[in-house]
Amino acid sequence: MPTRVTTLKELAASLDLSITTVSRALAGHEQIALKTRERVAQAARQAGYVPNTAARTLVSGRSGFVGLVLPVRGPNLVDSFLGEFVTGLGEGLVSHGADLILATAALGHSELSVLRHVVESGRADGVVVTRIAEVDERLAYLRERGFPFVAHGRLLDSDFAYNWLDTDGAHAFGEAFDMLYDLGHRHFGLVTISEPMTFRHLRQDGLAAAIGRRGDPSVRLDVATAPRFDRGARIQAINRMLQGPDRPTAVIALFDELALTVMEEAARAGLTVPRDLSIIGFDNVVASAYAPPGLTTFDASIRQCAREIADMLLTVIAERPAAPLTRLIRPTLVPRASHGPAPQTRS
Amino acid sequence: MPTRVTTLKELAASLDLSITTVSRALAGHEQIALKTRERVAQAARQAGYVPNTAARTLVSGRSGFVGLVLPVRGPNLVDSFLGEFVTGLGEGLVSHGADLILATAALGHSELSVLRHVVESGRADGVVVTRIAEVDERLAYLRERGFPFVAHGRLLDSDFAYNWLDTDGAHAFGEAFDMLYDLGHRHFGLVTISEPMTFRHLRQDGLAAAIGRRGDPSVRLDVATAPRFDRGARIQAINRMLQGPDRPTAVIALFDELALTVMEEAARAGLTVPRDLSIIGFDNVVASAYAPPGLTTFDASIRQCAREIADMLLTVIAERPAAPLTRLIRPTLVPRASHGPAPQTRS
DNA sequence: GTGACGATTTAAAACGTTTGCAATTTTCCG
DNA sequence: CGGAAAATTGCAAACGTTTTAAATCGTCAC
Repeated sequence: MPTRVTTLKELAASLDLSITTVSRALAGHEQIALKTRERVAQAARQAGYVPNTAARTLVSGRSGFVGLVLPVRGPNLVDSFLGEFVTGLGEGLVSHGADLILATAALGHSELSVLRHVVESGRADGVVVTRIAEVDERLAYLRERGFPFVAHGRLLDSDFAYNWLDTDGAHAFGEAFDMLYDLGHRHFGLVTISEPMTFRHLRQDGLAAAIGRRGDPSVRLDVATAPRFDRGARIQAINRMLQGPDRPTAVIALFDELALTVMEEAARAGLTVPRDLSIIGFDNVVASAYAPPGLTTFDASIRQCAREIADMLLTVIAERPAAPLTRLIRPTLVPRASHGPAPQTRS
Repeated sequence: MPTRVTTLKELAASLDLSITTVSRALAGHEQIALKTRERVAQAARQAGYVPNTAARTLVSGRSGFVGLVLPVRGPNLVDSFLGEFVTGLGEGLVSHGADLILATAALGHSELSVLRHVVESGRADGVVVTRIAEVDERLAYLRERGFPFVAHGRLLDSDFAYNWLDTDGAHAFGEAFDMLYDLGHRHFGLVTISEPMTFRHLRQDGLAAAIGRRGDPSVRLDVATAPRFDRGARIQAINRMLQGPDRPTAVIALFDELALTVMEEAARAGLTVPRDLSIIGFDNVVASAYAPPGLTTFDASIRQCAREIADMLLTVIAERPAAPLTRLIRPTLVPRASHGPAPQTRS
């Protein structure tokens, strides 16, 4: 291995050039003679010179980093969301030479305070914000500060313009309804959460809109709601819905984790899926393929979305476009074996 | 929101103090009058002052970052390893005020080159290295450079001393064998991969050692090997092993992903688990709980391990201990329904 | 009132890079 | 060969912080 050269000064000395010239040569400035540029590039390569990030950041104001504040999560994460998301971000960033900073919110510190720290310490040129809440103080802060960001998810408040990418949950839920309706289902169940997340509303509204479009008064919709992380309450709510002869013949869950619980509880209640009950989820987590009989769901291709978010953010950082960048991704149906024709009416 | 003060100079001016004094006051130096320290702290807080990371890094040589080079992964990640790992790292780092840098290797760039870049650009004070290969150039590089790191996994070559944390796969595989042996199994199958990863050897050796300890010549072991990411070859190898009347009655898989494939293929071949075939995995991925009848496996508690790795690394960075830090974590058996007594002999 | 000592505070250098502007060298033309 | 223009290179400041060494202030004993 060649001797390491750590600074521009050393490299310049070894080439008998000024620091300025070497810096410019490496940056590829036209004003430096081509011959010199090549000589410098060659020397830098074989000396293993790597510019110091801190110094570069300090003077240029650009860190080459994109920040992500880790969403605070419960003890058991049952999905690979985070892994796929950071993988996708990484893939999107690397082609532009950027890297990712992951900041964690300590117990007792709000996510916002961590975000503020990341932004104001100059660690990052832009940030990605996930899991948008109905009233999201992070977005308000970022907008006020004029700091580049892209959100994964939308606000309901549409006159707050900003850059976002979202999966079209409303469309997916409409699609799910239409498919089930065409299979003869008329009595539906929706399993949802009580937290004020925007995607909840968007998906529910999509479902409601699809129901409305049919204009069929015989369609019924029961709703079961439970807090996101309270498994006990969730199971209770689901059982209440599944109980009795007048239960839905098809259940749509806000996301797979809920759908999988429905499948478990249905099995426990002696119901056969999909003969007695159709179930459709959203997210396409890995377990949904393994849980019998295989959960029909929608794939949101997190990794691909994350890659696009990275691209969008880099564009925002570089070009500061006047109009916000927005992108709505249509999730694709993954038909497996948890849905089927409505059972014969019991009347 | 109060007006933002961005630099120490501004803060100093507003307090009518020198930059030096303010810097020292914020750092809590004893030599600054207590009254002044309090006054400065108060002003900094309400002005929302956040020190610039780049400037601090440049002069102090410490970035407050820990680096992780994202392992290059196939298109379909079926586990939540990465998510749990970065979550754990984040949790471990945040209590010491450190953050995580995720660097991705671009197509065509080796993981080593990315690592070198992270190290030599001064972005990070230390790095975490995962998925140790039998001959791992990353470890050789880091050692030669004397750069702080902790590896998640061991080398086989024991006279290469360094800091590591590993899950005791050898012990787990011994435990699995003992349990199955006591259930009457004598004919075993091992499903493994062909890549030169150290954990493969450690687990296989643990199994072999446990077999040796029994000293029972009637014990047989078949081995099926396939490349890590070649699903077709894997299925072929597994079917070859499961085929014919003289097949193993118990299969131990190197990790859950393989075990889940064994379960699928067993079902396809008309075998009932665990009546006809016992299966044990390793990792406790989420899907293993959902795949019928429930995979017996070992939980390596990735998140907890990652947290400890973070702690170790911060210790290494701060104290540069002479002797390497090492830590062997014993995975816990998660007994589910994929193992049982050996079937009656077919002879 | 003076000198000295401890308690506080400050000036200035340094970290490694980028960049505006000036200096130097080369090239070209008459 | 002289001079101006063009091409190339270099000087020095700046980014915001930490830190060494030195300056200032107040206090106290004599």
